[in-house]
Amino acid sequence: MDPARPSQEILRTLTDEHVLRALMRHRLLTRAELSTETGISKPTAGESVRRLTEAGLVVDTGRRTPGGRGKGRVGTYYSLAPGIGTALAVSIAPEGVVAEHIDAYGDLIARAEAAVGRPARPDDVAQALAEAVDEVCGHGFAGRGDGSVGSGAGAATASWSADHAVRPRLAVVSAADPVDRHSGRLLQLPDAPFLLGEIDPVAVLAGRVDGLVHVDNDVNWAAEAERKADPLDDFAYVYLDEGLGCAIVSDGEVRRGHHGLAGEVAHLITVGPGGVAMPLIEVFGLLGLRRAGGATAIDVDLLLEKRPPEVVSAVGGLIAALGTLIDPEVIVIGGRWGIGLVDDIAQEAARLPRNVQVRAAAVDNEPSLSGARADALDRVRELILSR
Amino acid sequence: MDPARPSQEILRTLTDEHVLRALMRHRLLTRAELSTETGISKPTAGESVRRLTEAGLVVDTGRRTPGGRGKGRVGTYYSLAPGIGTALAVSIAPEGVVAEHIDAYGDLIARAEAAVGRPARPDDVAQALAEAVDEVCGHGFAGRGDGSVGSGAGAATASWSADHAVRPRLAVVSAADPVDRHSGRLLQLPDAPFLLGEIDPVAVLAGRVDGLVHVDNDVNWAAEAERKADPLDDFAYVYLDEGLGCAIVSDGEVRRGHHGLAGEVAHLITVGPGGVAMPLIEVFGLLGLRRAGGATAIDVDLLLEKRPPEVVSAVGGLIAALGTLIDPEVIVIGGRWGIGLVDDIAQEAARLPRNVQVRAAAVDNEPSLSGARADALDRVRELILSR
DNA sequence: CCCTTCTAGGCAAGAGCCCTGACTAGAATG
DNA sequence: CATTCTAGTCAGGGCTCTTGCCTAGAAGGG
Repeated sequence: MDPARPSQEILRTLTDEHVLRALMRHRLLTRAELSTETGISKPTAGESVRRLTEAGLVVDTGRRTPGGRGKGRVGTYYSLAPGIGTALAVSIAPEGVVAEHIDAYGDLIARAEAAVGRPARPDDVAQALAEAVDEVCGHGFAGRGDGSVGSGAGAATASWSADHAVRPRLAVVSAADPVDRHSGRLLQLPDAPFLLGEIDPVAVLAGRVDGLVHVDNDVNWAAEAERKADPLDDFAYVYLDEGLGCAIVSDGEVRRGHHGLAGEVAHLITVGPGGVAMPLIEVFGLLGLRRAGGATAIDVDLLLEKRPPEVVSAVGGLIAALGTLIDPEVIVIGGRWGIGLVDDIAQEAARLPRNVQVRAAAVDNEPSLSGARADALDRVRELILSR
Repeated sequence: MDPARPSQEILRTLTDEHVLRALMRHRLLTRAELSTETGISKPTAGESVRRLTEAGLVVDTGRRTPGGRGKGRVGTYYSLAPGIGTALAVSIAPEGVVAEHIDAYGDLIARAEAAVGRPARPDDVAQALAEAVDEVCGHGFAGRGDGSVGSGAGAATASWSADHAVRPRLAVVSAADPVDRHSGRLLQLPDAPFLLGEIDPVAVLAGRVDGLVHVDNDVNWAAEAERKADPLDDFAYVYLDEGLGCAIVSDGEVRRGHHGLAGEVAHLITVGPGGVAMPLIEVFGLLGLRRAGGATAIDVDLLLEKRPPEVVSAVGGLIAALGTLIDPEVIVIGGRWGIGLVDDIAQEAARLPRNVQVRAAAVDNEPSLSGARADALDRVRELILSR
């Protein structure tokens, strides 16, 4: 039975959801405003507020002079209850760990960064992760808690400053390595650079978060962020940096594949030097562009200095494969050397039998973390609405 | 506002949907059975039946002795009204056109086939399409109309045999060429075999169908059929016949890409003879496996006779690309020479750095038409429920 | 042949949710 | 202090669903 059985409870739930959603958008509303905002009648909206207040999801804040509204009785303003739920957005990369703690409005409660030595050792990474998250949840530090923007919400958010720890209701983690879709663990793929090592973010965070921990590859989150900036339904995000990554968005959603390894393009067959068919990652080895030592990461500085045409045509093979298999509206290029070579790549793409548009990524400020943050916000809100 | 505003109408609509859905599943039900089947109380179910009967969506059939149920009062059986809506499923291939007319139960009302000469000329194809559809809609022929299976539904379906034409509420078309997602037109891609030519199924069917005409590539429909047989969420369906095709299923849906050309793999870069990188379709040209004449179709018989290893490794490149970009749970192989070489292909796939499972398609009886039919059924039902 | 038994369907009563319209509360304005 | 205007509540009514009981109507047993 797909849709739920009809019952009056459904209507009540729907009403409450509308009210909560309106409060998420506008932070502070009177019953009357709620009524016009949601299209629900005044008595019904009022009743819903009563229910939600009783359940502890909504609180009566101070009242407010109606400002420019002139005469009339003053309304009481309601907002989401302070303890209604927060979420964690975390980015794990070779450069370090960033953790952000956000509330149901998407406001930043706290942010912490923890550096990691190069090359990143898995244990160090896991420890940095734990530290950043602990700091951001108010352990050790008294939470600053005044990160909320917007005016008038003071009364509601003041109690965030309480100096005891807050447990987020979920965490969304971005990791700069392939992620197993089911376990959330980081995976070493054959021949691919393994930047962070075998760490298990779910295990680290399970004790620090009340609900689920969602882990995914950083490029997938970057694509999510890109989609917020430019809401295309079908595109590919090619990330060219120390590692090679690619996110695929079809019909408006990031598609992760069965194991979560969609877009792990290291050994896609492409055109190598001399027109020989070979896996993409081997091109960099052949051209001497991989970093020395055990790490198999690409040497970005060297690559940007030499700008070898062989690299561009190898990427052209990837673009062609994406064009034929995915049929994206555009292909977005990100990553340090990707952005550096984006014009050459676009030129190469224009020569393909099926023309594919190529452009640089629009989001350049912490794209992965932005995507994870947006997802974390969606998920807490969903969690709040669903009960 | 994502969910609808709460209102009593929602509940009533929900109830009616439940009742209709139950009747779609069981064809013949009494009010009492409807009540237990849907979980809705007897008076409410009865009221819904009254509404739906009045609206002409449900009819009172004869009654029936309760068979083995022994004593008790006899109930009156209800079913969907005969004229509630039908759908067309059509397959257009170089071998000919097949049209099927189905009702809301998924039963076949009529089926017609129309041959097309080889090579297929676009005008002939369009005419065959028109003829098959007209026949199946009861024009010219008096509809046989007795295709319905199941017992006891006689009274309800008898009026199908009326010999005047019935207009389907929608059509779903499978075409053996790339299809533009927005216009539904068949597209000639550079270097790819163009089997049917520039025909426009939407234009041909628009006057013969009351609602929308949905056109898609035959391989996508075959994948849909495969999914009904083995409901995997992530797989790829590689079709190797006169033309090369590929369908991509991610998160339980066929993904078509921006223009509808996802999986048109003719010029994916792969390993050609001598290890040279080249577009997939060129491999066949180089090996002399394309048919003579204007048509650039692959000569399947010749290929099956020679079974060149170069073809197998070229397909291996495709498998590798799918594995890396899509990350399917399995790759399903269909098409005449695909099935013929499936073991060789599986062996080749096992040698890839990321092991991908390969198997032959499970559905081998008109896979594209099956997929289109299933979709047509889903869509009429949706149409019926949504009002 | 009549009475019992059993099930389909309908009726009545009641509860819950939402709406409209009118009323009360309370503040600013002149 | 009277007016004006808006927030919030109250009363009434309509609709939908549910439970429980009753009637209709057929089969089976004495």
